[in-house]
Amino acid sequence: MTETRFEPLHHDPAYLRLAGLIRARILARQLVPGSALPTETELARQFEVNRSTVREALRNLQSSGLLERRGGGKKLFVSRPTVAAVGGGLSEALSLHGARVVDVWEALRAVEPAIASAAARRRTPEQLREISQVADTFAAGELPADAAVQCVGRFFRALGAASGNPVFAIANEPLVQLVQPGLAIIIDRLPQARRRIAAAQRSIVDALGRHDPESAAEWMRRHIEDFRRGFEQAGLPLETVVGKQAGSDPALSPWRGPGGA
Amino acid sequence: MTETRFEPLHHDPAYLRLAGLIRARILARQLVPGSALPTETELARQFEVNRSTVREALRNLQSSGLLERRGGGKKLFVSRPTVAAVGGGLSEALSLHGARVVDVWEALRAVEPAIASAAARRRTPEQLREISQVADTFAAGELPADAAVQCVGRFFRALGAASGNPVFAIANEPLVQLVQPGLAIIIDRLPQARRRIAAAQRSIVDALGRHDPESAAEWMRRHIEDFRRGFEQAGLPLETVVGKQAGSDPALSPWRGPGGA
DNA sequence: CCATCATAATTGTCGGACAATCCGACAATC
DNA sequence: GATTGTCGGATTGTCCGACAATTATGATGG
Repeated sequence: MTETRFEPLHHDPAYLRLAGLIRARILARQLVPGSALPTETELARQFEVNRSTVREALRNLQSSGLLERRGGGKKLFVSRPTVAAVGGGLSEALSLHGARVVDVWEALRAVEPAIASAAARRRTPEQLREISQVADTFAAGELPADAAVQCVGRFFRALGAASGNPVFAIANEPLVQLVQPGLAIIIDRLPQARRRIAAAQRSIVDALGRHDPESAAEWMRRHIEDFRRGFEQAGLPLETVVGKQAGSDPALSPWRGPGGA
Repeated sequence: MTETRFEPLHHDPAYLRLAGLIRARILARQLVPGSALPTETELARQFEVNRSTVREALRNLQSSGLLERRGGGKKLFVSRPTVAAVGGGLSEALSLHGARVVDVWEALRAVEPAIASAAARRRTPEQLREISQVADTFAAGELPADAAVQCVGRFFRALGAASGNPVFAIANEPLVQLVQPGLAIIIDRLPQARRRIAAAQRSIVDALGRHDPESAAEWMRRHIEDFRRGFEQAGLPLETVVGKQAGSDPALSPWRGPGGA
């Protein structure tokens, strides 16, 4: 009675298999980041496919960040995906999944104190100096709102790097990217926001300086809680979906309207 | 005297600009997930580029998970990146960045309790049943090591879904993926591991059932701590770099040796 | 040894081509 | 009426060949 189920047989097209092969080589460390890939023609010759097919495979790996072109050159180099690139992809995905400000905030609350704690334990003097300098730049205060937001982003990123944990550094990135638009609104609308942020950053930097994980985590916790209050006071509904929801940007190109003839 | 310096003015190649345009359309919700893309020929006509160029752009978006081909069909559909796909990319990136078991563990310790807490607050009865069922399957115990690890993965994933927070659900994924190989070793080498995991899962499920966030978080914390002990007792150095470090897999294809003729 | 320049190699883009196969419609069959 | 067989058009995957623009490479001269 139970009909035998067949799985739909799928042959991946050549460009996908090819991309898979090269990807496997990279992940297996047989192709190390920094080394240059053979030319397209050479790859086509070795794998016995057309250059067009090779190119489609390369585009695949390129957008995964596993290949990159260095400084206007022609050669493709094997590379590890940039934190910013991976984070960007994650941000897109989260935005499309309808992540709301409150969701991002909840994640921040879980992750950032842990990052601060780890950073307090493992930061190098150099990293401390970098973080401290970013905080000072922000505290100086004369930055336009836009730059101020960037500055806060740099603060968090520097903290992520100082945590000495690549997982934190990468997880950090999309959160920072996604919280920035909201932050811009806060800084724009709430006069006291800058002061409060500066104070929090100072406390965190102090804790880092003393190698005091608990204190760093605690201040960070308060800092994140403060964000929430900021959102509320700025009248930004926490249910807003993150990401740039462009309200019609008709200047780009074709597709006059949906379903145009 | 000071010759005016011109910046090098690098046009991005057409396939990148095209990919960017379409990507922007998707992120701006002008192309909604689920709708089909025009045919390659049509796109080529509208954007006034060659079909090959269109294809390279499509490959780019495809590997970002913004486009997908549905069930053996030919048409490309706009889609939101799968949690698994995004997580996979993240896992690759982390592996290439030299993330170690201890790094993943540290991240787990930060986020999983928060996920459990959120899940305890917001899980639906259905989600509870799903999680509970997975836990039961594991507790039944007769699974081979491989399947047992998969089962633990499903437990964490279900928890991430139940958290009602897409950010958690996605952040969860790479951690689960990366911890699984280590987990396999633990389950394989430590006889008591299965019992301890089953007990922890039961406690967590109970807390979820009672809508008790604190308890859920607390049990999860212990569960994660237990992982660490497991790693140590199983003799798996916490400094091991995560990811599959294939020890030479020379069966794949060309590239006889590094620097071949 | 280093700067300069001509030349070869490589990428980006184009045009066209063709087999495989997917899709929708229609006809035939039970 | 529902399933199955058939057919033509549309679309993708892959190939080939070509060419301009730019980059890498090697020769040349200081």
